[in-house]
Amino acid sequence: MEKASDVRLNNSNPSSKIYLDIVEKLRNMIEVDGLLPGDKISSERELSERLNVGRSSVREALRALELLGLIETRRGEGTFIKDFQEHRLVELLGAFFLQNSKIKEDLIETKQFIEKDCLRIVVQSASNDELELLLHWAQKNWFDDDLFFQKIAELNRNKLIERIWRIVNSYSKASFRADQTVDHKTYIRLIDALLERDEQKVLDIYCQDIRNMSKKD
Amino acid sequence: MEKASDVRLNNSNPSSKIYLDIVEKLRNMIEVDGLLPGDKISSERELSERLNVGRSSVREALRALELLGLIETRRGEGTFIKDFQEHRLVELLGAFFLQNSKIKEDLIETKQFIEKDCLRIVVQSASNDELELLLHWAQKNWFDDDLFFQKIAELNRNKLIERIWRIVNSYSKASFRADQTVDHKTYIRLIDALLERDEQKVLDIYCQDIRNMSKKD
DNA sequence: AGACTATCGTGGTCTGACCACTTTTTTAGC
DNA sequence: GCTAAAAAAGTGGTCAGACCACGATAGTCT
Repeated sequence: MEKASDVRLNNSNPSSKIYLDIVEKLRNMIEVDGLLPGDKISSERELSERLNVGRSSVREALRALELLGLIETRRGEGTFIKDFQEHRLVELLGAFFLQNSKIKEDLIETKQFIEKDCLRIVVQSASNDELELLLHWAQKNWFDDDLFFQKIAELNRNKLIERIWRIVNSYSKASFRADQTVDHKTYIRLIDALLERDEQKVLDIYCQDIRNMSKKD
Repeated sequence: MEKASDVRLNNSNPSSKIYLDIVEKLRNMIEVDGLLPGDKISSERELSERLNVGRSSVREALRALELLGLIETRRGEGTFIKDFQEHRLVELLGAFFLQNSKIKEDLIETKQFIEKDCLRIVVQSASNDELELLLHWAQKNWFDDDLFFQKIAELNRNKLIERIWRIVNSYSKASFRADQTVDHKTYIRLIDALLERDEQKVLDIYCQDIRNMSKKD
């Protein structure tokens, strides 16, 4: 039964799909070698040789990662690790699975929950200086709802939640343009409430005045 | 049989890659032909022929979409549209966005915020039957903290937040020691509070009795 | 030294050939 | 006629090799 020719890459997974193994292998390489955005990774032919797989299998893995926005390929130059800040995959996925209204609902709800969490963190741990800087910025600059909550998410010192917000937010933007305009004064009031460290007031303004939620939400 | 979507690729943009055109083309085909999850799409060889491209290019596009969780391939059978509810965006991004960051201390906090959000959703929208089922399960079966909150996350109707919890939780488990043991009675009290629809009581039990948070958190 | 050119390395694509597996069709036996 | 075994066809999985287009480099000519 066993074939002695199964030398392949240390295929511990019974995934039976080479390209998935290569994806995992690449992820490991990036992590182990500490590769950073901008760094060049091995060429397709070299990977093919080192992993004992066909070049087409390597390409399938690379193309998948490229579509995800995790790597970038430049003809004649090579393949590079990308800073996955502006993944184009958002529009892609959006175009595919956004007809589904249930997902839309989940997206909206999740975004709002994350935003409330960010507000709770900010109200508890942001410094007065940071908040007053935000206040001045809001008073002197133009901004929309998206930009405002981006600032909130950045103010939050939990970088993980900030990233989750960014992801959820980008998918929200890709799926619908529904951000009703809210008076800038309302956002100012929100910042005031943050400065007062009044969590309940902050959340009330967010839910009722900015997101127009029903009482239950 | 000619389909409305049977149009050849017009690769007018020389810089664009064939496989990206094919991804776009597939998206159109799915939309125009009204294909739903579970439906079978054309075989790789047929797509290759209809679009006048090599089969390897078709495969690069399909493999990318497969990694995104948008399609599913079964050897010997064909390629099928997958239920978009099961998109893997969170898993995929999660697997990568945690790699280089030193955000372990954010993990616990994020996990707790997500769990609190789940509890809020459950307390507001879970049915009495669901909660009593959970109560019976908790009274009759062994469980640990991890399993308990997995149940909570599943009870939550928002599948996106459930997925986020799973990711954060799996990374938490990989990074930290097991949770301190908490008396099962405490979890029962939590379920009771859920049944009473007392959100504040639920969160208090969670924060103080289960997570031993300081008042500020 | 500067500009030009040949070469090499890279990704991009196509083709054809197998393999493994599933489905369909054909055939053999009753 | 029916059923079950066998053969064929269809499909994804993989590989090897061949080009092409492009970028970088080294070497050459002026």
